[in-house]
Amino acid sequence: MKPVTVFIVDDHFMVIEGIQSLLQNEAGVKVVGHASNTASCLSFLKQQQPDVILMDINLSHESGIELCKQVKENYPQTMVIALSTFNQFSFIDKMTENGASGYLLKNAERNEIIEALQMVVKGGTYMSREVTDTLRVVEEGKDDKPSLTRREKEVLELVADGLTNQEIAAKLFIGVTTVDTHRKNLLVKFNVKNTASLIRKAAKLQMI
Amino acid sequence: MKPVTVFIVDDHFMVIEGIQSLLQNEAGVKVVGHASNTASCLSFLKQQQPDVILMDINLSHESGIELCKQVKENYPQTMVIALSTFNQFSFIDKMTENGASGYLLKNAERNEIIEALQMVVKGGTYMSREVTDTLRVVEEGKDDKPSLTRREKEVLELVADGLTNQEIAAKLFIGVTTVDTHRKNLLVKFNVKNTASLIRKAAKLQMI
DNA sequence: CGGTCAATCCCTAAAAAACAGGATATTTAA
DNA sequence: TTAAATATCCTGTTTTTTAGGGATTGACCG
Repeated sequence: MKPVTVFIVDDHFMVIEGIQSLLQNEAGVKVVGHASNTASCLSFLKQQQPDVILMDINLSHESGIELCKQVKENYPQTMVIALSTFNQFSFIDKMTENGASGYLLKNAERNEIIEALQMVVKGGTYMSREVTDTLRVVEEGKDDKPSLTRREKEVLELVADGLTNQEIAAKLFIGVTTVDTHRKNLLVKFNVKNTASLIRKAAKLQMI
Repeated sequence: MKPVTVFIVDDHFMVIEGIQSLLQNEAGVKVVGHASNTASCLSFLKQQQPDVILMDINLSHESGIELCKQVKENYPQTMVIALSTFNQFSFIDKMTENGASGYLLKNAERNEIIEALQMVVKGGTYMSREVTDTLRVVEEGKDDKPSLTRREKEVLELVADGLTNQEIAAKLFIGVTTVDTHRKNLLVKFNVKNTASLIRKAAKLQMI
């Protein structure tokens, strides 16, 4: 039986090393390479298509979600398992929407990784137990990065810079009322009632 | 020469495995154990004191900062190197304030880890190159922390919470105009012209 | 003692933002 | 090809903040 070929994408070298170390003595699994960014991952895939990619969700400043989408579009036969830490549950559905077949936490132990790999190569999906548990809690909970539109991001940034609506409108070549609308929408999306809490929350979520 | 003994604290099993794997063939270094939470780390230290602890900053829901403090209080001869990902620069000063001797990013490669270990056992401090780079940017970007009075701090906190002046006044049992004055003074001290930039700046300076 | 600082309060206005309730293209995704 | 999301603009009203000005009290310091 051919071993399952695995490719790792993570911007933390220690994690790559850890996974490789965990899998190196596993007969049915072979790590065929790794990458720390989008470009080098896509470049590798042009040469060779592994059975499974273990893919970190946030690659420094790139998006694992976007990468996942691209990979599945071009190489649908390659399965993707998302890797993440505890505080990124918000992205689970986005990854699955974009074709991920599983979700593993970085504190997963060896058996769990093997199990996940076997599951997805058979065409199934694997969700880390703790993920599904916590998912429920988070759903009810709060602090999720709201997804903003391009314009909303721009406006948020300028508001944080201390510009008034008039100034923002001038800078973006739009009407003051439009800026006002975007701000209203920002307040709704962040579930806050004024600028102060908006900026605080945005800062906490590292969106400005 | 005795090898440097190293203990690892991280809630991500993959990272622990990665570090162990990276260090296992290094003659001068010996990993003597690992923990994934505060309690088991402290428990280990009662039995044995390693030369260095590689300690993740955020342990699920516990605080690496707090753990660092405790460790240094009880075992000052043990050096602590903080481990973190990119987006946690805000904690650097908190770790160093609490006695950490170094700061490593999780994407550090083998050489960097070794270098950091050697540095701190000699009594020095090690800061990841990328960390110091970013620190500099942050340093430049701040016209230093304005010193606030007790009241101003309270008002700032409540403003950041999204309360209006009326609400703040009620909460602090003072007049609305007093709150207003404090806010005026905050704007002056932070050298900003409105709430948005005030909160952004305060957040950047870790004051809220 | 005199001086500074912190904290408290007051006034008047103007500017800005928040709230409410729309409308209309355009672009995107199902 | 619809339906949804996005971006744009409108008319109001109400609330809040900002920008000047000034005043009083107590505490601490040299």
